[in-house]
Amino acid sequence: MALDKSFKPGEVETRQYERWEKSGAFAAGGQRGNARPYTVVIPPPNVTGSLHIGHALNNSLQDILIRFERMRGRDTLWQPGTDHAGIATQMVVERQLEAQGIRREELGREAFIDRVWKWKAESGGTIIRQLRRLGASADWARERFTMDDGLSEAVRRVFVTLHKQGLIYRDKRLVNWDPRLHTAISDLEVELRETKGHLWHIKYPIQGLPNCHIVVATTRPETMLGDTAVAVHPDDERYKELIAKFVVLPLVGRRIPIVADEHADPEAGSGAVKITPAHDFNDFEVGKRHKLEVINIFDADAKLNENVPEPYRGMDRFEGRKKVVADLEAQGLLDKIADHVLAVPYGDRSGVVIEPWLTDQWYVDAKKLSVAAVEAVERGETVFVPRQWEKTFFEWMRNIQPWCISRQIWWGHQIPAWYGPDGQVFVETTEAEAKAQAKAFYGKETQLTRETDVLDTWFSSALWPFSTLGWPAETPELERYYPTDTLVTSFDIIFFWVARMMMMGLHFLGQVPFKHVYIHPLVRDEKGQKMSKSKGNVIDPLEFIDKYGADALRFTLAAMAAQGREIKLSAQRVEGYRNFATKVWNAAKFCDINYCTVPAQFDPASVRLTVNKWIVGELAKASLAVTQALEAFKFDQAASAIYQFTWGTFCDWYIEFIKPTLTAGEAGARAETRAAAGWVLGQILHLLHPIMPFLSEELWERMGGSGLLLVGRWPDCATLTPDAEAVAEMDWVVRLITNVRAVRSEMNVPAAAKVPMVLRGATKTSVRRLDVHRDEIQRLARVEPISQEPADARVPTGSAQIVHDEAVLVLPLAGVVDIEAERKRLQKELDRVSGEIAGIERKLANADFVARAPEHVVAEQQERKEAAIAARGKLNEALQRIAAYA
RNA sequence: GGGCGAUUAGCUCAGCGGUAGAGCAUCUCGUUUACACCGAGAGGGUCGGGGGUUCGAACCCCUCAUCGCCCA
Repeated sequence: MALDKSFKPGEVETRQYERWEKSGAFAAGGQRGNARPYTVVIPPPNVTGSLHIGHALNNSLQDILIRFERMRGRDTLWQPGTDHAGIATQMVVERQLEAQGIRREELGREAFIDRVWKWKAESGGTIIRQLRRLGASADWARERFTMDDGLSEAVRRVFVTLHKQGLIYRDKRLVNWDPRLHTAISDLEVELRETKGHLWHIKYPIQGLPNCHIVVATTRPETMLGDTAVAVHPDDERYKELIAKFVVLPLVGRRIPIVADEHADPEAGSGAVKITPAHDFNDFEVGKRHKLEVINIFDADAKLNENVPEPYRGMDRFEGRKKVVADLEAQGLLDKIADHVLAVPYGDRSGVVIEPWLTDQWYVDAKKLSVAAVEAVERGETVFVPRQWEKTFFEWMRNIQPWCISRQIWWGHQIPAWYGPDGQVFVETTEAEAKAQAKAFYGKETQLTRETDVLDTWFSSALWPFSTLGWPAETPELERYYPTDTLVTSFDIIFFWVARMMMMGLHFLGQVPFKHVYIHPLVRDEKGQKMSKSKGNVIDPLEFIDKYGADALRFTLAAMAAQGREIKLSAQRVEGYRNFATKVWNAAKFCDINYCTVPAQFDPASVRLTVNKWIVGELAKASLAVTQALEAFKFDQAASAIYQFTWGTFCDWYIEFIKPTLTAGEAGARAETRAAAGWVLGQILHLLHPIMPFLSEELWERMGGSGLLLVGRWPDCATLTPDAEAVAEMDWVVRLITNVRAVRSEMNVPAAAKVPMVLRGATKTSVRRLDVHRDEIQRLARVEPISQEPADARVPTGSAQIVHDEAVLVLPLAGVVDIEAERKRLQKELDRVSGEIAGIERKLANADFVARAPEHVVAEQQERKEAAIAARGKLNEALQRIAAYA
């Protein structure tokens, strides 16, 4: 079957993906029930989301690992699915309702939840469909959703268990409160924006010292209405005498103490800070240390409440700020206003300023759970790649705060807690059990009301590595695929995801959820900026796929996934790898035209021709490199190894070498070469498959490969030892051709012109090599005829001379060569070699070097020196011959 | 302020103790029957500055500078 002129990703992708899905090979288990499992759970994307470039990277890498291990014979499970994204999903549906003029409250909780499910059925999971465009070979039949029945049961079980163990509790603490969405949100959902604001310096009069005041600096003057102290640094000489005295809070009249606390930074502002424990996370801690009163001055809308003086009540916090500042100024208590840049917290969903607010919430005692997670990483049960991220992990785990898991929204797992009339709480997995407990507690049937809060989406995501496998049921899947092998994610998620999965996995299954955590870089735009919708620099991976093909995008992402860097993605780069795909396509087309199809049976060790021995050996090296790179999660090195071998060795040299044999060679040689070329191409397609699955599968099919490459056998080239003699021989040929080409180009010999070449003073080995490879050399170096002569023969006037190992290549170019130019060229070469010799001699003259450097390093220097000296001799001779012409 | 990281060819980045590399870009040449999404060749770097360890440093240590990110 003749190949088309070029690779058409669009058509091929659809067709090959269907073949794969139909084959059933994406599914775990099946015929590989006895093979060693290899498991990856997808970090579940948000159900409202669509594929962005970060997902494309994350999932390309997962797919590369899964395809690699599948080809190595493992029973692979790539567990796909999505999370329910509480707030995001609720907002999507609320907006839909809004368009119809309906508010969620009018609909009621149950009807609203029905609407969300309806939305999910119709438009949820876009991203899952888009992952198929990327070529993702996940086990789609096992797709899970965090709100599924089974996963919801897991959530209830975990919640109740942790509660009974005292690891989940209710507490009144400060949370990030979203005054628009009316819910607590996580740190992850808070976006700090650098904002130009002011630092207001306010005078607080000191009680008992008329005309004396202390100046405090604040970025949020309105919160002074809730101040319950002023703090100064204990070592700050300016304020030492004021410690333990009191100030009278302006506008309010409350008497509040001056306390000594290291939180006050003598360098910042005036060095004295107002303390508002109810509305600032640091102040809350200061308040605890000094047992200060906590006065909440805001309501759920962040409007000033009844705890502030009458004139301010009901005001929005920003109006309140204006009035407070104006009133202070009127009383002469405003010392000064300075410009100040500060980080203001915004809710990433609502876009409003987040208010630290004191509320009753449910918490997980993360501190206790973190201990086992830290130990597991210390023991190496879970290994981070690159390892440096373990520091980040430890750092966070050591400073872990109680995890607020309750959210005041409707969509999500409603907390399985029921309250009695007196506020007594009953936490059980079902309402019936809660009622039974209540009956036992009160001694009679009692009306209970259920907790209305739902759980943070991350709570259910934390269970994902085992809830998706059927836990709490003891399923065969759980037994077989847990712990999973690798979690692939990016560093911004370590805290929120990896840490929580680790804690929950260890607590409930006693084993880490994954053996490796591969942390990949963040994708940025070509200027290195973070991509965001507001900046308008978002790269749509689907556009890249449409334009260049999924394979080109995947190859680019793999090639750029070097450890410890950010990826700056540009279209130019993707285009380059699209060109690589075309190159592979054309190499296959060449093989096809020349009957180099994939042989049914082929023993690479049996080839006789040097060129074939050589390519088999080079392939063995390349496949070892690709394999080792993938085993070490070095995707860039794997991509580079296959690229270099395919383009730089197979296409640039091997194909060129075998052309004469294929068209006019002796029958035996031709047959062997056809088989070898077909076999090597087939192996290239195998090595390429994890990164470029579509192209490789298409070519495998067209080249007559048997079965699907998807489940093909990964090359086991560790068993092949490259033939050293063949390598040396072909290396000699390649260098010879390269040298001749360079000199021709430098001497401006027309590319098409054939020039004679004389191999002068060569050893028998070189002469034999020349005879064997005469055809290739003539064709590729465009030299003809080739002759040889002893070292003392006369060199014709006007020749270019090339030192090639022990021999000299003479190109008699009378009339073409500019003698002066050739003299300069040789002199330049001589200078280079002389410099090299001088350097090596310096080293070898150093007694310490000879005494202390490892023997092989010294020997290597010795060899290099000898080779360089020999070359210098030949260059000198060549120069003398040139001088003789003049 | 604390922590982490980066600084290597014009650009994007590998290399992380023993002869400085790749891709792209640039320049020159080229319709040799796989491929111009191509081929051949070339130019281009005192590896951010300074100090130290070492026989030997882009690589290890210290320090400074600049730029990121995270946490306060």
